[in-house]
Amino acid sequence: MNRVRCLVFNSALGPLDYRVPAGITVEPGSVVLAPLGPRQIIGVVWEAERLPGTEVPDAKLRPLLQVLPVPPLPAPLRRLIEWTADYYVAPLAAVTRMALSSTAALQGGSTVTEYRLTGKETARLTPQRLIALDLLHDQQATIRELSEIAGVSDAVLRGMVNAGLLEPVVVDSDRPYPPADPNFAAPDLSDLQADVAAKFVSAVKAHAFRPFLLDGVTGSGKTETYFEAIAAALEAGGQVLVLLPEIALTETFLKRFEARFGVAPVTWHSSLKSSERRRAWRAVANGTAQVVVGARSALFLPFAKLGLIVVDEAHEISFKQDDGVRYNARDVAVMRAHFEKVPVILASATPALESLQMAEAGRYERVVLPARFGGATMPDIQIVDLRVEQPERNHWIAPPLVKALKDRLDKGEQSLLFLNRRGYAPLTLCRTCGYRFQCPNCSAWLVEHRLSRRLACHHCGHEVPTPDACPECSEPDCLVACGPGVERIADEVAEILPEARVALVTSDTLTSPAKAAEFVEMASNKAIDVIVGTQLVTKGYHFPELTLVGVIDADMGLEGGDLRAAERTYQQVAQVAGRAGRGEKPGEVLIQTRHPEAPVIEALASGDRDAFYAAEAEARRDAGAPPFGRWAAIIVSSEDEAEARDAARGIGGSAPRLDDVLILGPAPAPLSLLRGRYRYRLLINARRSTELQRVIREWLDPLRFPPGVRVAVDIDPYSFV
DNA sequence: ATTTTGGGCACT
DNA sequence: GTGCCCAAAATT
Repeated sequence: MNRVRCLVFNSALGPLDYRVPAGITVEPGSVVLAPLGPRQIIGVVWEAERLPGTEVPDAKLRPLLQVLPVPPLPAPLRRLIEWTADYYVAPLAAVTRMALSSTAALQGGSTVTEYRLTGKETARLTPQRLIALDLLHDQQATIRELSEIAGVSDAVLRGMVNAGLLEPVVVDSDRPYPPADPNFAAPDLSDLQADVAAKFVSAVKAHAFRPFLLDGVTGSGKTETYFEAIAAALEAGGQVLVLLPEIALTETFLKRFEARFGVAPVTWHSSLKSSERRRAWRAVANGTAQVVVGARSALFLPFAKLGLIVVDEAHEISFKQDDGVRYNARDVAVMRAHFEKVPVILASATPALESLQMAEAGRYERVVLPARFGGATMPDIQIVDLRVEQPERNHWIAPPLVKALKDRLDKGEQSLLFLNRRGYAPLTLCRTCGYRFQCPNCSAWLVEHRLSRRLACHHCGHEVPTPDACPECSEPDCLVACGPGVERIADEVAEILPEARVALVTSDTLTSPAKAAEFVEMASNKAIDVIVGTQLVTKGYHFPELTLVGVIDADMGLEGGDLRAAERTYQQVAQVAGRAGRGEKPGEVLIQTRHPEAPVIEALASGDRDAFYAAEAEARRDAGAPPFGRWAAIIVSSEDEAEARDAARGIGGSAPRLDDVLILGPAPAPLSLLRGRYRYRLLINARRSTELQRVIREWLDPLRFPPGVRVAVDIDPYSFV
């Protein structure tokens, strides 16, 4: 009998065997519909092993129902899925689900009926029909679109269909994407850029696994060099995947891409509509989507003939997914390149220590772009000691920064103030009774958003209108805002510089690509004097008249005990500093801090990147932290506090005793209540040589938990929250 | 995950 | 014996 093994979309189930009925042919990777009990379930034919002794007799097998009309998942993608599940201790089914990320695509395409002129003009030609005949030459579109083009009503066109002047054509409703032209606009590269680009191009032509770390300061022209690699991949007929850390960044990227290749790339991110998602997914699978720009979820798309992967801003922590399958897209991208046998370029001005370490170990090839493109110089960096230069009460901009802002405004130059905190104030309390607004679902304060007049939780989305009176003591007008957010800084700028035009740039204000484009337009046209922004403004934008960058609070990221805190502060400040002086005028950066003596601040002040990385490497080595040691977390959560605690204690109680593995906890997780779930955490620290995943799997596999308890493993955790 | 099953228990 | 609830087992 013809039997086949399938991964079914159910994380609790292992691979199941099915009979392949006559009339159906499958191969590894085929996406199938299979019966499961009284239900139907989607599965993928897989060359999976079964535990010995669990073989199922032929008689028990049920037949597959159908093969879904999509190409089989290619072998390199299947190997990637297996690797990801194995490395991140995640169920195979959950990872496979990420590859089949468009349910609509699995049903196959839908069709639309388009119409075109038949060429016959036998029927009566009314004036309206003559207009249509004239304007619709070589057009093929739906009635609605044709009526738009010709400027006649759809009734006229339907009449023409009946009269035999127009004929229907059934086409796939997922239109093909217009082809990119690798030679659309020849780049103007510096000698340095050309050398780097040549390396990439030869790697692409060789079609072999070759990981690059493209290490270049902001403004050194990294994008132009990897665009040449993309061009080479296109010429070789291969597809390209470009990963960007945030969708908010894509707008500028799309423009640059279009200028170089003549068309926009295909985009992939979580907020695509289901029809857009289907169109993109199918085009990726059939090879017609040439270049896909996407967020981390694009990593598992079923490329038919991948030729190159680029991870831009590869150091960004948003490449780490922190729910569901907890993977790091930067690392998985390298593995995908490995399985696909293609080059991968990790581009960053401030690489992660892990990436630099890989380069030092010879695993990645480091290519450096040291100079700023077009001769722009690096900005002058100054430290503002907040203990000496104190801002006024309830203000956060210290005198030197105030002076610098005034100076730029007088000169007609732009300034940027960076504070990585959305909203007006991170905490609101009652001055009468001391009541603090807290999220009911999370252990976090509610952040006041004055623009939307709401108090919001940044973890779960809980929102309430800002009340007038204290909910505890009913005292009116007693609520005070504590601490700054970008909205408050923008108010402060308006107070210091009443005549300045201030733009607030956060994910709350740039809610759509159109708004992002509008902001870029205004800033480029000097319609903005001061930009106040979060994370969002630290990269991607290039404003020649921007000559001053102020970092409101460089210490913010250092609190909280995250092992990568110093590195992240360094990266954020270096990235935002890189916005200054990208034109002909030199830039100046003022960094406000209460800890000027902290190594990371000193490194920023001196611009000595190597010294910072060396010190950071030393600190990590001492702490047994990556890349020298390994960490993992086990997060136990439940809506019931006691249930979560008991389950976590159960895990702690059955912890293996190994010489080189240190197990901490369980303890309440830093956000001990998140989205209505109580969370406990165990941390595991081990030497790099330890088979950490095997230890964890053997530890957790025999354990059983009550239904409401979730146990998640986080390998190489980023957020220690 | 979802559905089926079966055991324990109250009620008749 | 029947109905009901809940836990455990099975799903190929």
